[in-house]
Amino acid sequence: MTNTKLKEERTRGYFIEATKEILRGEGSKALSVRNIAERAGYSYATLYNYFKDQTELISLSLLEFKDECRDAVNKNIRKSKPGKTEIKAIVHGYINYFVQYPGVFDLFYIEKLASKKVDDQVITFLDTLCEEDWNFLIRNDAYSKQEAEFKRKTLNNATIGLLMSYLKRSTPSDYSDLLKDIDMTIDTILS
Amino acid sequence: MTNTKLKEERTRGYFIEATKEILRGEGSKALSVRNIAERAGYSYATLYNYFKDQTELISLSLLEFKDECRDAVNKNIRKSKPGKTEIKAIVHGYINYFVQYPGVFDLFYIEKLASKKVDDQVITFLDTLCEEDWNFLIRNDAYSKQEAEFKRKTLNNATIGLLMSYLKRSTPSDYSDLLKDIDMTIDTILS
DNA sequence: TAATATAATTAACGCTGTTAATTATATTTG
DNA sequence: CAAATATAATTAACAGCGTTAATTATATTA
Repeated sequence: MTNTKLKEERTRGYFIEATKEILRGEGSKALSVRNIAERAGYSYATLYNYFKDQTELISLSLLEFKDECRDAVNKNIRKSKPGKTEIKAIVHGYINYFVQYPGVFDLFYIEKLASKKVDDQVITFLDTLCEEDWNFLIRNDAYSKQEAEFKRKTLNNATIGLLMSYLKRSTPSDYSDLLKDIDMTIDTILS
Repeated sequence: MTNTKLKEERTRGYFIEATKEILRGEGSKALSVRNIAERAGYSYATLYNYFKDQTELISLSLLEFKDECRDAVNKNIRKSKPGKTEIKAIVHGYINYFVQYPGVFDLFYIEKLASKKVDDQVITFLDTLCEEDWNFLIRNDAYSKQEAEFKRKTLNNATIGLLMSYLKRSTPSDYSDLLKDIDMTIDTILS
């Protein structure tokens, strides 16, 4: 990489990092071009010399958040065994991540995104994290292939629905109740 | 009601109706104080002589949409018998309403609302519509009280999650696939 | 008809995203 | 090293947003 390109990449990094900080902290509601630029140490118009528009910056942040979320979840499940127990641990970690960063939840599931491709990746992300465990359960004849597919989709949607309910409508009102509800949901679906 | 109060109520009605029209049509993204006022036939500042701010207007619209949604669902289930079949019909009607008016879905589940009280009413609305059927199933020993409570919550969350996936992330991409998914969801949960 | 009360309006403020024109800083050339 | 060029960063501007205060138009009462 040439020296010029390196500097360019660094500057881009400052803007992306600033965007992520705001999204993690105050959330997407507080995000603005001027806000990002100030935190990155540049004028607001400079942003447009490095990015097409604000949505490009948001999309790039989203991709990095996906990795961070996966890492956070993986740290929690290092010790658990494949199968239902691990699915539970993954869902717990997933919920925990978004409770910590509600602004990232908005990004994942609510804000209008750039491409259909990113949409698909995001909406099935929790399910992707559980993939190995579902295959394990099928291999061990806990569920048929079709049964597993149904339960996967249902668990994915129910978890997102519950998270939305908790983050956007404060229902349930306590975190401990949220944990009870998610356990109840998993048990009901995995019956 | 005095003559003055009557006129005042009518004017308020024009603003509310204008708000609802925009939300039903272009959606909450296109909503603006100037947009509402123009459609109502007034200047934008006149709105503030009748409402505290834009969120009051949105909350009032939400309450009316709740009634409209209930009516739309009830029309679809006039003929069905209580129990699982009717729950299916109610969920179908519910989904159908929001597919028709995606902007109203945003209002119900995403936009920041005024009060916690409205939040609670909205987030359990689908579940409320199914209340009689769940009681019927408990009375007929299809489910225990606790079983029913778990399944109720799970169905509610899974339906909202699926709707969000469809409306905000275009997944599934076709309406027919959405119907297949919701049937699959109901069957999986009601097992 | 004149005075008063009420309704509706325009002007203004500080935000927002984005573009064009301008200034400051590096880099290359003579 | 100085001058010319290329690149980076900035300010100014536009049209939109929600909201408030001051002002004008309209209706009601004396």
